Formats: sequence, C-alpha cells, structure tokens
Amino acid sequence: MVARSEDSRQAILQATLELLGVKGAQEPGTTVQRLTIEAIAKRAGVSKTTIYRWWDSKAAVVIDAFVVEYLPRTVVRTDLPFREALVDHLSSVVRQYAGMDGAVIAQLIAESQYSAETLEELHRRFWDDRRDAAIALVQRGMDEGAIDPTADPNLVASLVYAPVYQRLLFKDGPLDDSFAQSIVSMALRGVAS
Amino acid sequence: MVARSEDSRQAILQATLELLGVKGAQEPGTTVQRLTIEAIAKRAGVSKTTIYRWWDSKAAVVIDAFVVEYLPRTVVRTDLPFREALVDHLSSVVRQYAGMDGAVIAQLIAESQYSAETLEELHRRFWDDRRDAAIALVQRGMDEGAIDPTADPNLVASLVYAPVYQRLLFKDGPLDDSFAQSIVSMALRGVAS
Amino acid sequence: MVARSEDSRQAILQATLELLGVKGAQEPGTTVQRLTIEAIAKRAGVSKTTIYRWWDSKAAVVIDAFVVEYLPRTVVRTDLPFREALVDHLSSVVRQYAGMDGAVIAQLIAESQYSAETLEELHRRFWDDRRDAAIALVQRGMDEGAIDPTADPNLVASLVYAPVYQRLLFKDGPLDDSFAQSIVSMALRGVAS
Amino acid sequence: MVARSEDSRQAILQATLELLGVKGAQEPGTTVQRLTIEAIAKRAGVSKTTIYRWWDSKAAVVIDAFVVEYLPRTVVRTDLPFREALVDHLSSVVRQYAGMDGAVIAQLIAESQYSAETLEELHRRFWDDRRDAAIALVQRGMDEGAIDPTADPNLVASLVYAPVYQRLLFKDGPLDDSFAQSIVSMALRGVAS
DNA sequence: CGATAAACGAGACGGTACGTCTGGTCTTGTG
DNA sequence: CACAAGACCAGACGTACCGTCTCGTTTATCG
Repeated sequence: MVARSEDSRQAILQATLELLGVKGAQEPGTTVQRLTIEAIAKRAGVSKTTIYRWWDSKAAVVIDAFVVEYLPRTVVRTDLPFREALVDHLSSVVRQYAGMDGAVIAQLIAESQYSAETLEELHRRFWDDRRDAAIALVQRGMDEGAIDPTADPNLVASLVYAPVYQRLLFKDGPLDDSFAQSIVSMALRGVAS
Repeated sequence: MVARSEDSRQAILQATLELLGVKGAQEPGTTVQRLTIEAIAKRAGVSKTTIYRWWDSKAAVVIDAFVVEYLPRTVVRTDLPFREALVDHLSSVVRQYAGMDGAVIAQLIAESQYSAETLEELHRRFWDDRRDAAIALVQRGMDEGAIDPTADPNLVASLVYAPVYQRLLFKDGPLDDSFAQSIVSMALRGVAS
Repeated sequence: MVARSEDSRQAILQATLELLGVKGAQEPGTTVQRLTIEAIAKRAGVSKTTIYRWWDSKAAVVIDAFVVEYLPRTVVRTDLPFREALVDHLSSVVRQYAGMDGAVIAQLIAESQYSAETLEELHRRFWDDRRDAAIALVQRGMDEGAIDPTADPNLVASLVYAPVYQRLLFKDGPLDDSFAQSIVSMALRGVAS
Repeated sequence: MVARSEDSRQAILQATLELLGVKGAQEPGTTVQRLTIEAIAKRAGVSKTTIYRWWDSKAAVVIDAFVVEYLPRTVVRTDLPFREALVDHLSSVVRQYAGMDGAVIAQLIAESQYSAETLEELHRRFWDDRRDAAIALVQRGMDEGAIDPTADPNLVASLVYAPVYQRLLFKDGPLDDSFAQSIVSMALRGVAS
C-alpha cells in the first residue's frame, strides 16, 4: 500500500555508479565482483533490506544502474551511406569500450557466466537492443545494395562486432578507430585472395 | 631440503577438476566462482597452506588443473587443403566449447576480468598457444594462395575465431558445425554483394 | 474521532494467546521472547501500527492478554480453617504453575528483568493482587490464632510462596501437592529441632 | 592441531564483563539481553568466528565470564555456631545480590527461561555448587542439634534461600541484613503462634 | 646415519560480506 | 482519523571463506 521510494531507488543507483567509478564522486574503480551490497547501502544511506527488496542480486542492481540508467547509447548515423555509417558506429562503440565503461561491460559479461538470471537480464536490458540496432544497420546495407541480400544478418553482425568483444575481454590489442576500419574492410570484401 | 610433494600436487589438481565437474567422480557443476580453496583442500586431503604455497590464487589452480593438465588440444589437420583444414579446426573448437569444457573456459575468461594476474596467466597458458596455431594456419592459407597475403594474420584470425567466443560467452546461438562453416564462408568471401 | 476498535483489540489479544500456546488454535510453544509483534499482527489480521499505538511493548501486550484477559484466578476457600485453606490454595497455585501457564508466568518474570516498565506493569497487573490475597489469608490465620500475630504478614507470605517461584524458575523439583504440604508444614512449625 | 588461544579467551571474557558493567573499564550497564556477540567481538578485538567456535550461545559466554571467572564465592564460616553461620552467609549472599552482580544473576535466570541449554548450564556452573553448600550447612545444623534431623535438607534450604531470590527477581523489598535475619528467625522457629 | 630444514596436515585466527530477521517509525491510501 | 498495508532505516544474527599464522610431524637430503 506504500509506494516504493523513488529517493531510495535513485540513491542506490547513484551510489552504485559512484562505487564503480563511472559517474559523480568517483571512488577508485571498485569492480563489480568487489562491489558489495553493504557498501552500496552505506553510501546510499539506505538499509540492506531495501536493496534486497527490489533487486534479486548485485548484478541486477549494477545492470539497472549502469546499463539502464547510465550507459550512453551509441547512435547510428542515418545521414551517411551504409559503409561510412557502419565504420562510424563501430568506431564510437570501440571508443566507448576503450574506457571505464568498457571495463564495467566486460565485468557484467563475466558475471553472466555465473548466473543464468544475470545472463537473461543482460540480454534483455543490453544485448537485445544492441543486436537489433546492428541487424537494422545490416538490413539497411542490404537495401542499399552494399550487403549480400542472401546472407544471415545475424551472422553478418557477428562477423563485424565479435572482434570488438574479443578485444574488450582478452585485451589482446587496442580498441581504436584503425581496428574498427580494418574489421569493416575485411568483413566486407573477405580475406580470400 | 624437502622436495615438493608430487602426490599433493596431483591430488589438488584432480580435486579441482572433480569439483568443476569435468573429470572423474563428478561433483555437480561447481563454477569457478563458487569453487573454494577450502573445498579443494578438503577433497584433496591437503591443507590450505599447501595450496597457498604453490599457487597465488584460485584461478591459478584452475588454470593449472584445467588448461594445462586436462584440456584436450584441438589439432589442426595438415592433410587437408587450407579451407577444409580451417573448417575442420573451427568445428572441433566449436564442439569442445559446446560442452562442459566450454563453460569452464568461459568462467576463466570471466575471472580474468577481475585480475590482471589471471589475465596474464590465461594468456600465457591458453591464449598464446591457440593464437599461434591460428596464425600459423592463416599463414598456411597465404602460402597456399587462399588468403590475401597483404592482410594482417592476427586480424584474419580474429575475424574467424571471435564469433565463436561471442557465442560461448553470450549464448546467443548454437555452437555447431553449421555455425563454423558459415563463419568461414563469410570471412573468406566477405559479405559485400 | 474514531474509537478504538474493540475488534482489533480482541483479535490482538487472542492471537497473542494462541501464539503463546495457551488458548484456542495452539501454535506450538512460542516463548514470550520469540514471540514477535509482526507475528501477532499477522495472525490478528492487524497492522503493526495498531499494536504500537495501544501498547508500549511486547511484554505489555502479553500481560494484557495473558494476565488480565486469560489467566484463571486461584481462589482462596473460606469454608475451610486457615491451615487447610492455605494448603488448598498453595496446591492450586502449584498445579497452575506446573503447566503451560506457569511457563508464561516465568517468562514474564524473565522479561521484567530487562525492563522497569514491564516489572512495574507486572506488579500492577499480577503481583499486587496475589500478594494482597496472600496477606489477607495470613491475616485470617492471625485472627484465627493460627499465626503469630507479631509477625510481618509480608514476610510470612514470602516464606510460604517464595519456594514455589523458586521451583517455577529453577525447575529443580516437582511442583506438586506434596511440595505444597511440606512447605506449609515447615513454615508453620519451623525447622528447628 | 593448533591450540586454542588463551589470549583470545581472556579478551572475550574480559570484554563481556566490561560490557555487563561488572568489572574493569565499565561500560554503562548493558543487560544480557542487549549484549551482542558483535559488541563482545569488537571490544575484545576478536572475530565473531572465534566466539562461535568455542561457545554455543551468548548465555554460555556470559556464564563462563560472569559465573565461572568472575563471581566471588560467598563463603560459609565454620568458626561460628550454626545459626550465626547461617545468618552470616545469608547476609553476605543478600549483600552480593543487592548490587550489580545480583542484576546479572537475575538476567541469567531470565535467560534460562528461554533455553533449556542455558538452564542446564546455569545449574551446572552456578546452582549445583550453591545448593550443595546450602545443604551442607543445613546438615551441619542437624549435626549440631539445631535443625530437625527428620527434615528434608533440600526443602529446608529452599525455605531459607527462596525468599532471597524472590526479592532479587521481583524487587518487592530491600535485600539487606535485616531481611536475612528475619528470614532465618521465621524459618527456624516457624510462624505458628 | 643421524641432524636439519623444508614441506606438510591440521586448524585457529582476524576479517569481511553474506542474506535474513526483527524492531520500531513513517507514509499512503480507505472506510 | 483510526486503521491496513507495508516501505523504510537500523543493526544483529549465524555462516562461509578468505588469506595468514602457528603448531607438531613427516621426510629427504647433506654433513
């Protein structure tokens, strides 16, 4: 009968972002793993009960705070032809992932290896959106005659975006514009001689 | 001077594999995260001290047990032409990752998001090997005239293997032979129309 | 102005007695300590607010429910001579204390060690009455010439009743008729040889 | 294989006594009920685990600290004739119970209403000793011809000591020498006229 | 071959966080 | 405006592991 307190909700999300070091008064980079519910409660001036009442797990709080409330969306430009739009988008994704935001995303992917619920949540709140955008872009490429219309858009998207996630998670090379350009070039024309 | 006990070492590695559910008397699916040093010590009939003496972290034990001692290497066939060899190798990788082994690899990648030491260890014990094999295969493709010789072999390898890791980590599609074939086809001929 | 709901009051007292296991649909032996305001509220179909509005503490509710509303008074027979009346009364007290009712009384005495308010309440609602009855009985003994008229009736009452409370609280012997008789005999004639 | 730390044990018992306000740097009177394991651990500079490792409950710690380690025994003088020795002993008990020590004893009796284990422990560590001493004293009275040799020493002890516990728990009168004397007089000669 | 020094099992220890529980207060409709 | 419903802060509960630290007790060289 009593409504949920929006103040508490905001304080919890804000405290989470601060502890993760992505926004506001930045605490030095706590990882998602080391982030504790108790620390969030303390910083938010909220009791643990309140957090447990509304979220099932630490990961759920982080997804709500980071993905839903905070993470800037990378937009796809519609004023450019397909290939330029693709390079532009991949570049902006790569730039985003190169910073602190990328680290948190990597940690969320990590968490989702341990909990089916987290994986499901991450798909619902993060992944589905981004995949749809990528597929729409590929579709546009097909419409513009730049992409083979018989290909599976899903696989095409994978071919282009997967290398970015590999670098994000394995840290085996720089996430920069040149990387983005090379990937697009190779994916479009193929690597056969 | 007393030498390190090989018995203890083996017991620890064996207990670790059993707890992870990949070998021997299988405990039902403990994840790397939930796996504890205390549980390993207990099951191995060894004291915690002994584990801490020889390994820096839980992840180091798991890498030693799982990657070094246990994980079957996927071989690259030399009796097939490049493209067939690539498809064959990717298929065997995909098959391996589709089972319990893939889950543990995913969890190790997850752990490495939280610890630079684990990442470094994982590169040294797992990644470098596999990358070298992939690059050698690409190189062979260039030698056989199947791959554009001006391409960066590293990027070519990424284009082919990254989608596999994406599916492993995001579980957004089946890891099967058909997937392996499609990836190779697309990567070689490109997706441009 | 809305009057206090008699329905709520009755439901609260009834729920309290049930939870204590002394009346009605008996929940198995919750002690006063383990009894919670929330449990009472839930069982009574009443909100916690309502309980806190009318009672200061859990103990106050229990005293109201158990002592005031429920606890059967032990009557002093006037048709018997003093000594027989005393034995009869002590026997009925002892019988009452031997059962579930005695346990709750013991727990109320326990609670009163922790709160001056509860002690005061317990005196006002339980103790004063019983002491008055005991003193009146002693007085009657003096009038009948059975008790030394120079003695302090208060102390005489203590001599007779204190052993009962000792057994109630320390559980170091049975609370039965034989005990009641022995106490009266010894208190009257003394233990000197 | 590793011995229990006597340092920790002493620190825990000492901290408990201090928090109860009976010894050393006295914190203002925490009751047994309000005393928490966490507070003991904090003040003793010890982890909660260590307390839980060696004691089953808060009450067990308090009994160990207060009854076993701290509580001064009231001695029975053997250089006085029976009646004087009894009055002297009862007086010293009464004096002890009139202060802070009495409050803690009362609270332990309270706790034992809620837990059979605590009651058992309290009997074993506190009650049995004291009862034995009382019975021995009564026995001496019989030997000296001061007490009826056909009486049950247990009941005689109850007659004398029970009123003290009544006053301790009900606080319905002063615990002083005069009370002790009156009780002895009445118990010996009886209250009949 | 017996001393000796490292490796070992056992497990106590100070910590930290967990997720749960209850206390007591406060807020928001409803009747 | 009393009430139910229940959200809220506070803080203790008892548990699980962490990584460190004694302890004796094996053992495998080395003097």
